[in-house]
Formats: sequence, C-alpha cells, structure tokens
Amino acid sequence: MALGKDYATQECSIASALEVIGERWTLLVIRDAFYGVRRYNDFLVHLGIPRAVLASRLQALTSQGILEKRRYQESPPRDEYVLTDRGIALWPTLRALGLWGREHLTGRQLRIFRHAACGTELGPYSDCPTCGTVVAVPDVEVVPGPDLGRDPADPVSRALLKPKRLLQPVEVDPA
Amino acid sequence: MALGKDYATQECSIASALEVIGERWTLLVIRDAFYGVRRYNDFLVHLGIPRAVLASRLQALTSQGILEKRRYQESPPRDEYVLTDRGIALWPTLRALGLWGREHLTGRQLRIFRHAACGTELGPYSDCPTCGTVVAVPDVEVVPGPDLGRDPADPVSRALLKPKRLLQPVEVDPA
DNA sequence: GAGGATAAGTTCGTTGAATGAACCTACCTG
DNA sequence: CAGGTAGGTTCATTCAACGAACTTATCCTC
Repeated sequence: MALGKDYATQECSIASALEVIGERWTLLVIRDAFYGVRRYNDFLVHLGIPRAVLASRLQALTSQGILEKRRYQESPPRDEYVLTDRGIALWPTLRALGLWGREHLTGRQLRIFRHAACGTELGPYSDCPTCGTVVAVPDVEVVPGPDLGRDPADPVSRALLKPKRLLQPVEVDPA
Repeated sequence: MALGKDYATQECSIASALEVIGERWTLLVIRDAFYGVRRYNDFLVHLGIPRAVLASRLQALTSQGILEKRRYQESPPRDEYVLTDRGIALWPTLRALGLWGREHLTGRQLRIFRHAACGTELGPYSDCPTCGTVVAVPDVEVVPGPDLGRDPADPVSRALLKPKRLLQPVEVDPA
C-alpha cells in the first residue's frame, strides 16, 4: 500500500506508520509472527500469499527493524524471522484492529487472549481486569475461541489450535 | 489492499478488518474524518489522492457503514461524509498506530491529543491520567505539536492548525 | 444572460504492483 | 543417485493506482 512518494508529504505519524506496515499482506505477516510463525514456508502455507510477495515483505520488514532474520541451523542454512522490540510494539495496534473487526464485522469470537498468570481474558487494552495491570506480550496466552473451525486444512493452522503464548514458536507437524 | 478472494479464508478478525480498511489510502481518509474533514474536495487537497481513488474509497466506506453520506445543502446538491459509530470505533486503532509511528519512526510530536475537560495530554489508550477515565472521542482536543510545520501549503492543513476537537468539522478558508 | 468559478464526480491511457506457475540452488535421506 | 525440502528468483498476465482531461449542475458577477 504505502509509498514514499505519496505519504511522505503528510506530516503525520499515522501516515509514516502506514508507509512501513500499510502494504497489502504486511500486517498479516506481523500477526502471524505474534502467533509464533517464523519460517518462510509456514508463512507461505498459512497465509496463501504469493512467494515473491512474501519474500519482498520479509525483506522490507527486516530492513525496517520490525523482524530480525536469524540463522537457526547451518547446513543446510536456514533462517527464521522473529519480531524485534519495534515489531512487538505493534501489539496494541493489532489488538485494537482485531477487536474492532470482531465487534463490528465478524461478531464471532475466533480466538481468546488471556493473562497466562491468572487465566483472565484480556480487556481491550491488553489489561488484565483481575490483576489490574497491562499484560506484557509474552505473558499473553492464545486459545481457540468457540467460533474457530476445529479442523483447518493447512498444518500451520492446525498447529496453532494448541493453546500457546504469543511469540512462542509454533511447532508444525512435518506431516 | 484488501481483497475478499484472499483474506476471506483467514478466519481472523484482523484479516476481516483489513478487508474493509486495509486498502491504500483508506485509513488516511478515516484519519482525516476524525480531524473534521468532511468534503470531497477537502479530502482531495489534503491527501493529494487521485480523484478516482478517493471516490472509490468514499463509496466503499459508505457502503460498509463506516462513513455516512449526508446532504448538507440543496441547490447545488452537496454531500458531506461523516463518521458513523462504527467508524468512530476505529479511534483506538488509529491512536495505537499513530503512537507507534511517533515512537518508532518519526520521533517527533506532530500533534497533541488532550482531554478537553481538563487539558491533560492523553495516555496511550486515550485515557486521561488526571481524571482516571477513558476519554470519549468527541472530548478529545487536538492541538499542533512542537514539530508540526506552521505554514503548510494547502488550505485544509492550514485550517487544521487551529486547536479543535476530534470530529468537529474543519472550517476551510475559501481563499 | 454570457462568462467564469466551484464542487463532485467520471473516463481513460499509462505505469506499477500483485498473482501464480515454473524454475533454481543447497543440502539431506534412503 | 533419485527424490524431497526449504527458501528463494524469474516471468508473463491481471488488476489497481495514477494523473490529466472531461462532465454536470449550480451559483456569482458583470
């Protein structure tokens, strides 16, 4: 979406943000990264994104310091993409967007976000009503909601059905 | 950005939200609507968006119930576009995005958002630290920050330099 | 009442990005 | 050494964005 030529003139931090994360697919890649997706192929099958576009987005996000590319094995050389602090700071945005989508569009509870320490469902600002604190991203537990399909087609979606914390790497069956 | 074909399979409220507001320019149109821009021509000069794209976005947002098209004078017939409740509910998303942009990209304070009742600058969740409440959108006052240019080229930007509340219609000099 | 201005579009040719299929390169396993 | 896997690149086609020109309806001014 974004393009320097156009948005750059805007003198607005929202426009600047959209320059970086406003393109098609970009926010979904970041969402997946929060859900623990880290590998090229997992993004690919989970999102159904064209390969060239994924490569371009991963490269852009890495060069913007939102994802970090890190070698997780030599021989064959394999890299994974992990959210940096700058990327993790996008959580409130994603949370607000998801909440709006749920309340004004889908009307379904597809995923539940809880405070891992106490099990309470998070408030709109990732606050824990029980503990009275804002919950840090790694302390958020994601569990499938009542309206989420139980038998998705792709292996990544299936792996994501297991309750787990945000950022915790997803374990995909090699099947 | 968004496209039913692709994102629809996602079973995710974030993806659904992006279907509706994820296309290029869309969020900037909504941002302008919060700032009080209501007319086709004002959007046009403020955003520098191609006319056809603006017409398409306004039509889409209206049909999604995010903007409402309302006649403000007969003869010549003139319409303005105003945020609905569903549109106003996007404020937390825009706020989160703007905050992220400021903290991680621009590093400048271009606009200050305050609680109109007490003048306190808003917290990250549009909360008022002084009053201890979440501030409703119409009670948010926008004033230019220290890093915002004082003499912008287009008349809409100039009109927006005056402190005003969110949603309150901007008054553009016919000059 | 003729000429010009304004608001809100539509039309259209050109450019640029997204798509999907095929191909490429290491390396590993049986 | 045949086949598979991960992570890409290349390329032809399709689709959206761009920007300039044109349209329509009305008002304002002389």
